[in-house]
Amino acid sequence: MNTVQEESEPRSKISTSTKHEVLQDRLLTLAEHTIALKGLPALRARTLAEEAGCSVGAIYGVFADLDALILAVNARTLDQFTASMQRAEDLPAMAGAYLDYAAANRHRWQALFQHRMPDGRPIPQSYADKQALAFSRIEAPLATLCPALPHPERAALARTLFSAVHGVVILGLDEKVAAVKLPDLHAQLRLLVDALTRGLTLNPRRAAPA
Amino acid sequence: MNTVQEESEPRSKISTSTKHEVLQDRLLTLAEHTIALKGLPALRARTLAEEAGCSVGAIYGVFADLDALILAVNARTLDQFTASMQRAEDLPAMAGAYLDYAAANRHRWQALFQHRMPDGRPIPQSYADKQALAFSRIEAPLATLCPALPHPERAALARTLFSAVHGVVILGLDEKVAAVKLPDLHAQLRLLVDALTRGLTLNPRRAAPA
DNA sequence: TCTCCTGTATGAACGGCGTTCACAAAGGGG
DNA sequence: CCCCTTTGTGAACGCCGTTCATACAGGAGA
Repeated sequence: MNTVQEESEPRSKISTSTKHEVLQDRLLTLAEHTIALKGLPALRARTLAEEAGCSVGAIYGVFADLDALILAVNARTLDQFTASMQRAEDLPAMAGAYLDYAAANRHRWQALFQHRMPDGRPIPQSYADKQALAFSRIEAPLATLCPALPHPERAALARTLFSAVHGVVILGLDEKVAAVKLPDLHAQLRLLVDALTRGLTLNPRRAAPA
Repeated sequence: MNTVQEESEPRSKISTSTKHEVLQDRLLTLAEHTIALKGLPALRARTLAEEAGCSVGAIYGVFADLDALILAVNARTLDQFTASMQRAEDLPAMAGAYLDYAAANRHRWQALFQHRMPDGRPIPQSYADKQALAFSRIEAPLATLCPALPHPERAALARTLFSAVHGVVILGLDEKVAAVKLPDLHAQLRLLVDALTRGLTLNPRRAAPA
């Protein structure tokens, strides 16, 4: 059972620290793979240890518990997700990019929302920051849409638009509610964003008569 | 450990069937209570059996497994939810009613979306029917909004609007993403629905230049 | 080189979960 | 009154995440 195939720098004192990081990275990558392939519920401590060629206990020398590992995977997913939205600059493109990422990485993306903290433990700050970053990316196109809107209300509106698109994507991809074909979902998102754009351009503040 | 307090009709052959149904109803009600109070993850077979004053095995004489029980609770929730949306007739009122129900019955409502079928077992038809009924309620106000839209496209749009509102509610109530105050959520929903209404009234089919 | 000695890896063990099943109890029909 | 079917029981099973006494490895000092 030789677990470690190669050690880059066995000499010097940092080798222990390096072994630590090597195992950490390996566990992260394997967990990422499992979640991407079979979904978050398929992640098991024993299976992961066997895949990594280490003991179950070794996992807990690197991560506090499986939740910490899942959070680390989700953080990577958030990074990857934000990066894949980088190209989109207007709202329709962003909605399309959101859907495309979610559809292409269904399990990884679902894991972001499936996972709950045990008890009522708060999420780490770095994770919350990544989430806020994803939200804030929508504020830019909103600024050109409604230049008159002050910042806090624009941030709230950005979160609302994000949430609306999120709803269409999460229910559309969820086969429990109603699995919809990907092109149809794109069309529906387009419809939604276009209507919203038109409605917001007309008058950002209330205008409906009844 | 006398579990049954009273038996309405102990005589005649239907008494066994009645005992069956009495236990079934009691388990359902207790499970409902637990989910409403502590959330879906707090539902445990042993705890439920103790509360119901029966053995763990008795549960499996009434329900195939805990998933069947959860599905039964969720079906009741769907009924209750649809009933509470009955009064709302236009889109803003419906969105508000949706938010109000979800906020007032957070755990029950979250259970509708938290629960996943094990393996890839399909959901029962009756459950899918109840879901479709919830969707179809939005089609009526849509008909007055876009009378020109043919039926299949109107149904798709109804699902999209439902999903958009759902997204705002589920992310707004989720403290993991961003807990928002209830009045602010109502205001945001109002903003969203008003903008959508205006945008759809203008031109249901695409009109945006760029 | 031999000997500590310290810090880490190990995997059997623990408590808890959903689910099952050999067995006991009960209740109507001959 | 007895039998036989039908139902209820709870210890046991397998799997889960997590822990901890123990074995081990590997550098420092003699």
